[in-house]
This record gives sequence, structure tokens and C-alpha cells, in this order.
Amino acid sequence: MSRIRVLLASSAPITALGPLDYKLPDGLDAPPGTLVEVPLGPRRMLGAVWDEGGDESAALSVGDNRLRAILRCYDVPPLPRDLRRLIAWTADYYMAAPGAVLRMAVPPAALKEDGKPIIDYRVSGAPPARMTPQREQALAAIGDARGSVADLAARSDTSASVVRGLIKAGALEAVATAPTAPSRRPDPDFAPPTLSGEQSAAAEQLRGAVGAGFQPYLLDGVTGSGKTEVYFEAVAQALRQGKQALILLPEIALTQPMLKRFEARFGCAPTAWHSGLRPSERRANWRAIADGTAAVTIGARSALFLPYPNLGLIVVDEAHEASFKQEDGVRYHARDVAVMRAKFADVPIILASATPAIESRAQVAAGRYEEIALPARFGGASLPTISAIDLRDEPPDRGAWLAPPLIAAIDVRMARGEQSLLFLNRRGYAPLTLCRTCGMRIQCPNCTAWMVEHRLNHRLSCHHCGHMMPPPAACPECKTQDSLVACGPGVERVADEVRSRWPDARVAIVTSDTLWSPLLAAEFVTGMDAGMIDIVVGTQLVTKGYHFPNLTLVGLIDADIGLSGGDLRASERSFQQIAQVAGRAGRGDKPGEVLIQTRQPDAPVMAALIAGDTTGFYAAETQARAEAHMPPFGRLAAIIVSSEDASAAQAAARAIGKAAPSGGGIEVWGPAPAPLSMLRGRHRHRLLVHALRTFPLQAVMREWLSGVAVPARVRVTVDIDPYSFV
DNA sequence: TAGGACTCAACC
DNA sequence: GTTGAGTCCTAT
Repeated sequence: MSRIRVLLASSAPITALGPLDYKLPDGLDAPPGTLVEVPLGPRRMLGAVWDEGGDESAALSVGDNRLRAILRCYDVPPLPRDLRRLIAWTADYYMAAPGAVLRMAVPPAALKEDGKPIIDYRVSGAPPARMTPQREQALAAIGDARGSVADLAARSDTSASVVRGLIKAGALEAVATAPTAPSRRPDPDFAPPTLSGEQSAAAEQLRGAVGAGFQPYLLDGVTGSGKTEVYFEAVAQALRQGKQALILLPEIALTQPMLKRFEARFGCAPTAWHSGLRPSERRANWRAIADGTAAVTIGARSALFLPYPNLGLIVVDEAHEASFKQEDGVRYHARDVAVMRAKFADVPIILASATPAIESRAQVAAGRYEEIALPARFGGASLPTISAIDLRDEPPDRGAWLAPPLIAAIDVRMARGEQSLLFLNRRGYAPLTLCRTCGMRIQCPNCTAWMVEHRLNHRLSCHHCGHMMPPPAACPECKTQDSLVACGPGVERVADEVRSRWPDARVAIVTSDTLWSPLLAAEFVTGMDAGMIDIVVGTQLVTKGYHFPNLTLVGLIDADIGLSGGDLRASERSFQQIAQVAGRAGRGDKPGEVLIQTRQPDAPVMAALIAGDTTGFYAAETQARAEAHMPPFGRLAAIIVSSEDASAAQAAARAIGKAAPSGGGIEVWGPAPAPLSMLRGRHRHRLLVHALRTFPLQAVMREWLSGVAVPARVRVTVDIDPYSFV
């Protein structure tokens, strides 16, 4: 009998168990990283044999006589050492429970013994006994496609229950496929690209980096400069060396076009990892990654914690994206954790972006990251011209949102058969519904937020908690009939205006509501490429890496939205967002034009964009941050105290504030009611901790928070390096 | 005094 | 996070 330590995979937030000791029966071998099933009280839990972290708890461990034996070892490879170190580092740095981080590395579906087949459905040919308009529509739209219930519902623009009804009626039949991860190895020499001189030099440098140990690279290339082709060459090099590569992307909506590009370059699909995988695919892909057969993984941030046994390269694409910051559960920043994984695995990491974060630029300035710049667009395409429309001088018509110069520019595109993109970062029809009679604004019952009208599905919806209600006919407050009016624009409303101004235009709305599956995203891309769409109205989803050669006009409906928030990164974020959406214009051989509707054309962000003065803008922002000791020149942490009981949350927040340390390089602001003072039915107060860059922030906060007793119904969440200030 | 609502600490 | 033990209260 021997004693082993096991870290349990639990979802408990802050007060979680550290590793526990178990008995390893004789004859069983369980090296560190081995995944095991262990008893905990009456339950059976998943855990990993653990060797990370100090052995200070060994002194507190229970006696041999009270040890329980592990139940079994899973027949999968042990978690590699670099991953174990990463889990320990992430838990320590972000003040999260190590078990909660472990859960991201080993999703429960991964260890299911039997690989269930993937069930797809297709039209059987037998018409249903009862035909309804929805069923007819669904069958016509499905055609000879196949897919899951959700896929088919999305494709046919009906609900999942219509599809299930058709299955029950026998009009759709099931097709089972064995869930195997891609078994072919991507071929590094399948279709080598033709690179520009600049690209070749960059690719050459990155190829040389693969196999030469840890080094971060900032691949800083303007939109349309061909960053993807360049880092694909580094991926090819990793493949030649028999290593695995990981490419992280900010959102799944992007993965579909990316998978296509990958396939064109390497001759077969990579292994995908994102929240949309079905359990059977998740299991198959996890196992292929863990046993090393999956050579290249393209995934969302959670792919960072998978057990690659043989990692040779990490790429973080669109590395400036704020969505790499996870905002629930373990609050980590995937870009920063990716750098740590590269460090532990001793491999190079490439952060690719046209608009790098100030944090990443500062690392270049400090000499820790190497910069590789691609200052020109690929294939001779030029960067678009950017100009502002001052809404104070040239306002849109009453009740409309497009100013005359933008309308004229769209007219030109319509006449030439070119495509236009209108950007507004607001989903739905109108962000606010108010009563003309009594002034009441319709608010979410669970959150301090307005209900947003969505006309496409005839609902008012809360974008924070998902609460929905049908739009009331009368004011809920004063009961006046037909008194409610929509205030302000969302993309659906702008699309309405577009349709009424250009009745012949083919209009697509692109938001997470309309493009929520990879299939729908792929259909949008196909439609754009085939010239079936004239005008796109979209949210930030359209800023993400798309390449449409015939898109020559980008209009920003309201460029001022992002500036009003006033948090630390508001200017930087606006700059990045506008630069990214502007970068969609003129990527082919036709020049692009960008029109920015704004009420403050003289704001530094707008002035820099119009003058093309990226360097000056970043220099000014960086200097302002440095002077205020703000990240990356200082450190921030947020403490969010929440409870369903308003007074309990307030009392706990006050108690934490009262116990706050002071001086010596740390200051604590608050507590104050959070800007979103109620979220999902919980009342929230927050404290903001500001510290000098060298201050031992986590250690001090651990000490501080562990000294404050908080009732069970109050939750205390720590957010290290916060990005969200609501 | 049984039963229910609730709190709290241990779980190896 | 879950669980079971412990505590307090109430209805009978």
C-alpha cells in the first residue's frame, strides 16, 4: 500500500479542497497526472494524481488508517507535467480553486467509457402524415443536408420541436456515424502558399523558432496582411517535427472559415475544440489530443487546458480580443495563460493581431516578446480611406440612423454591385422600450438593465441573464394601450431602414442571434462570397477575421458608444474595434472606404483613426496608463460581493472593505454598488484593488479575504486583471 | 416529542 | 459542490 495525493475535479468556486490523500492498492501504478476515480464521502469523484504545490499540507494529512483507496485508474494517458504546472499556476494566479481548473482540462464527457455514435438526421423521403407550413418549410430548407436536431432547426429557421416532430413522424431518419476525431495527419507540404517578401521573412523567422524553446512573438500585421498564412508556416514546421500545434481563436463563429482555410493549406481538417461540440465529439477529440494523434487543434480558450503530450507551438489569433478573458467560473485571460503554457512546455507562442493590446506592446518594449511586423496588405491591396461624418452637422432624418453621406456611399456601392457593411454593436431592434405616457422604462426583473426588443423573435430580452417576455401591448405601469415606443437603434432597426431605402437590396443581419451555429456562419460566408448579399448589418461578430474581396464600404452607425463607458480600456477598445471593422473594407483589388458616424470627431480615438496615426495613439494611451500606474504598469483586481439578499451583500462588502490592507503599494476603492447592481437576481457590490506592479497582490488578498467571515449565502468573487468593470 | 427548516463543517 | 450532523423551532 502506498499513499498518493489526488486533486479532485470540482466546480466549487473559492473555498475548495486542495489535494487529498488516498491509498493506492499494491500492484497499481499511478504516476503524477494519472486520472483516477476516488470516493469522497458517499460520492465518486474524478481526480488527478497530483504532485504540484508545496507539501505543507502533508503535515495536516489524515493518518494511514483513515485513508480510503482509489476506485480505479482511467485508461487514458496521464496529464503531462506542463499541464499540471499550468493548472497549479492558473489557480494560484487567478485565486481560483485548483479543482475547478482541473475540470477544464478533463471535461466529464471525455472519460465516458463507451463512445456513443453521432446521430445525424436527413430527409427520409417519406412525407409526414400531417403536413404543416413549418414542417413544409423545414423539409424544403433541409434538402439533402444532414446534421443534428439543432443544426437542422437553424438551417430551416424553425424550432427544434418542429424538427423533432418530423423525426417522430418518420420524415427525417437517423444516420449514425462513429465518433472519430480526424485521423489523417495534416500535411505540411500539401499546398504551400505564395508569400510576399515580407510574409516570407516573417514565416522564415517563425519556422526557425519552432523547436528552439520558449519565446513569445507578437505578429503585428495590419488587417489583410496575411498573418494566417504566416503562422500556418510555423504550424507546418511543428508538423514536420512531429509535434502538436494549438491555434486559439476568440469565438466559435470564426472557426468555420478558419477550418476551411486550414484544410486548403494542409489537406485535411484540424481537430476542433469549442463549446458547440457534441459529447461524443468532445470525447473523441479529447482522446485524440491526449494520445497525440490530433496533430493540430483549433479551439476556443478552453482548448488551452487540454492534455497535449507533445506540444510544439501555440498560436493565439486575434490576440487583442477581450473575449479571451473568461468572465465566469475561473476568471482567466486565455492570452496570458497561453503564454504560461508555452513557457512550461518550452515552446514558442505567436500572438497575432492587427491591433495588439497595450499589454502585448509593453512586453515587446520590455524586450520579453519579439515583434514581427507586417505593415502592408497582401497582394497590393491598400488600406481603406477613413473619414468621419459629424452627426452634429449632417444628422440622419428623424427616426433614422443613416446620415446623408453614408446613404450616398451605399448608393454608389449598390450601383456598382459591390458590398457594404454597416456596423453597430447593439443586438436586437431597440435597446430601450419606454412608455410615452408615464415615462416607464421596461427593465429586467433580475438585473439592473433594460429589456432589449428583438423583433425577429417577437420578444423583449435581457442581454445579461437571458430573461425574455413578450412585448406588452399596454404599459405595465400606467396601463395605457399602445403607448410603448422603441428608443434607439439596434442592428434589426438599422436593417429595417436599409430595407426601406433600398427595397431591392439583399440584406443580412449578422449577430450572435442570427449566426449562432457554425453551419449558419458558414452559410453567411458562402452567401457573401457568391455575391448573394448586398448589405450586411452586424455587431462585433463581423469584425472577426472575415475576408470578403467585394466588400468596399464600411459604415459605423455610432462610433461613440464604446467611449461612454469610461473604463480603463475604453479608448483602446474603441480604437481596436473601429480599426478591425474598418479592416473588412477593400481587401480585394478594389479600394475600400470607411465612414465613421460620430458626434465627437475630435476625440483622440477618432482623430488617430482618421489620420492613420496608430503609433501616436498608442504612445499617448501607454503614457497615460504608465503615469496612473494602471495595467500593465500597475495591477488591478476586482472583488465582487453578491447575494440574493441585498442587505447581506452590502454588509459583507462593508466587512471586507473594513478589513482592507492599506499602504505599502496597495489601495482599495469601495465598496460601492456595482454598476450592474443587480445581476441574475443577485445584488452586487464591488471593491477595486489597485497595486504597484511589483506588489504581491494575490498573497495579500488571500490573507485579507481569509480573515473575513462571510455568510454562506453571500458569494465573494475575485477577478484578477479585470476587463469588465460592471 | 416528531418533524421540518436551516446552518455549518467535513469530505482524504 | 454535497452531505450529514447539529440546532432551533413549531405543531401536536
